Amino acid sequence: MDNFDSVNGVDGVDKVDRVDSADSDPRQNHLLAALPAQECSDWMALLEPVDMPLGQVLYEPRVALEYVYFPTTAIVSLLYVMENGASAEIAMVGNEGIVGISLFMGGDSTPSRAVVQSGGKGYRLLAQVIKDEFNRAGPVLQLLLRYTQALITQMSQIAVCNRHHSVDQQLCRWLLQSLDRSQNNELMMTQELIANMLGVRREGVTESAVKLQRAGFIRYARGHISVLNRTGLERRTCECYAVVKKEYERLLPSPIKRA
Amino acid sequence: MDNFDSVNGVDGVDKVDRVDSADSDPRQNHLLAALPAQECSDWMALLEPVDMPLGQVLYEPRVALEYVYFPTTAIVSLLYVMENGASAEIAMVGNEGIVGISLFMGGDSTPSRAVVQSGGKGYRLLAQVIKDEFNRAGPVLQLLLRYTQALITQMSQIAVCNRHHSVDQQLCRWLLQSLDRSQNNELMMTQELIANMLGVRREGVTESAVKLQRAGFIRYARGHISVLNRTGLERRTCECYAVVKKEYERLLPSPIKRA
DNA sequence: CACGCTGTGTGCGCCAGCGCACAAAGCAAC
DNA sequence: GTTGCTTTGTGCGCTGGCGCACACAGCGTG
Repeated sequence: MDNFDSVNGVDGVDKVDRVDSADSDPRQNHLLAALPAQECSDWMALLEPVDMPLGQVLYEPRVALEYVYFPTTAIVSLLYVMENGASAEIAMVGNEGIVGISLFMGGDSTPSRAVVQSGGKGYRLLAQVIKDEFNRAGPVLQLLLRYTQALITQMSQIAVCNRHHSVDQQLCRWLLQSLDRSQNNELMMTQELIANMLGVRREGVTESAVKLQRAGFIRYARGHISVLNRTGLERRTCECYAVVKKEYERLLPSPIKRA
Repeated sequence: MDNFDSVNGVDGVDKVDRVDSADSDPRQNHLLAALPAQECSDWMALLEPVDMPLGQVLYEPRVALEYVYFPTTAIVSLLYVMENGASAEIAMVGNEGIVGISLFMGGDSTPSRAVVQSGGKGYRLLAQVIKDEFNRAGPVLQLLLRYTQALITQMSQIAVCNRHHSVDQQLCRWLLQSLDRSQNNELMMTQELIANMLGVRREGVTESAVKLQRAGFIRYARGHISVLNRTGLERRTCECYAVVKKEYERLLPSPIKRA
């Protein structure tokens, strides 16, 4: 943790003592530094300097955040921990950013976890202050932002899935996600195309598809796929599918209620 | 559970032919359907129904968008195409969403590409209309949103990297990204921890680390890593590192120029 | 109807990364 | 110094996915 003392490395002018004695400068965080003058001074009073020791958990999956964090010398990992305990980093946040974007994106929580990966210092701000930013936006933007948070979950989960799950599982996930966006149980889609999407070999998709067809879950021919047993696919896919789906349902106004 | 869609719900009432003959209903897109009444009617006049045939490219990497798209029956893939031509899907968008979020996130473009994966219909809206939404937001939220778009790029690229790149390359990327967020050339970090972040075996990290040490790029011992040759790491990592870095620089106010 | 193109099936050698097991090398604490 | 724990090094067999090569099956077109 000699990260702390090295704070002087940032400006190289200061004495170590000053940094330790006085509070470190919030402007070491680039977002805070970039704040327009007025909000800047509004927030400065509310910012609370905090120690962020290695391993500290800033937020847990699906738990509403109490604070947002602006790291200065600390580094935070957003990571997704799977049911079996395996994990994968979704993103890394240091003094260039903020931890807790779900607050101003309108979701309040995420399926991932934030852990301090490298101990250091930072500032935190009560959740409500940031939520106010979201609330100041118009209803249209709010809707779009909630959608964007759902999209972020989808991207994150694809990252996890790419790391840990088999082509078999990913094919099922992909079919289900396509099906959710389709009007019927038919997909016009060649295996070559699917392979490009998944980023795997066409032959790999063929092998998995053969299994699914033999199991009676799908039937296909020359670019046309019929899903016969959706539940079968759901049982065979990884957790990623459900995680994303739930998050879409949570964040977006009940799928159509329209008159 | 069935599709996000509504079309089931809609079909229950409507005739299929009507959808074909008359213009399809913009409200088949859930975001459009969820718009608050006023904006809804504002936009309706501006929405332009479009065919979205299989393979159509809605936007190219790093090119500013002209329209946002609201698919109704079409399905769009956001995908990243690597230098060597290999690709990976970053996210899928159907009638639950919108294609072109970078417009209201403030970035205007992304490093990825949007391609119609399943032909169908949708609506499009001139970029400016959506950009206005972004502009209506306060400067603080605008800053946060631009940051969020950078974060999205990071997440996307991790997904790509997880799919296509070796542990060697990923370790280099991870070290560089950590270094960028660190105050000096030292990282307090065990190989076990790094393995958890990357989602790989600890032994795999050891093997890669040994190579890097032998090459003289890093030196380490018991949870302490010194980077001796940054350029070496940069040469050995994959394109992902640079893509993300450039995007952060593009989207966020000049990284630390502060006094 | 033969031709050609696109899409699917299959086999084979190869290798990166996995899981496991164990050894050795710091560091800490008594 | 001895003991104990954490961190790093290394070997080994296994397997999923890759790259390549080729066979075959629909379907469209001339």
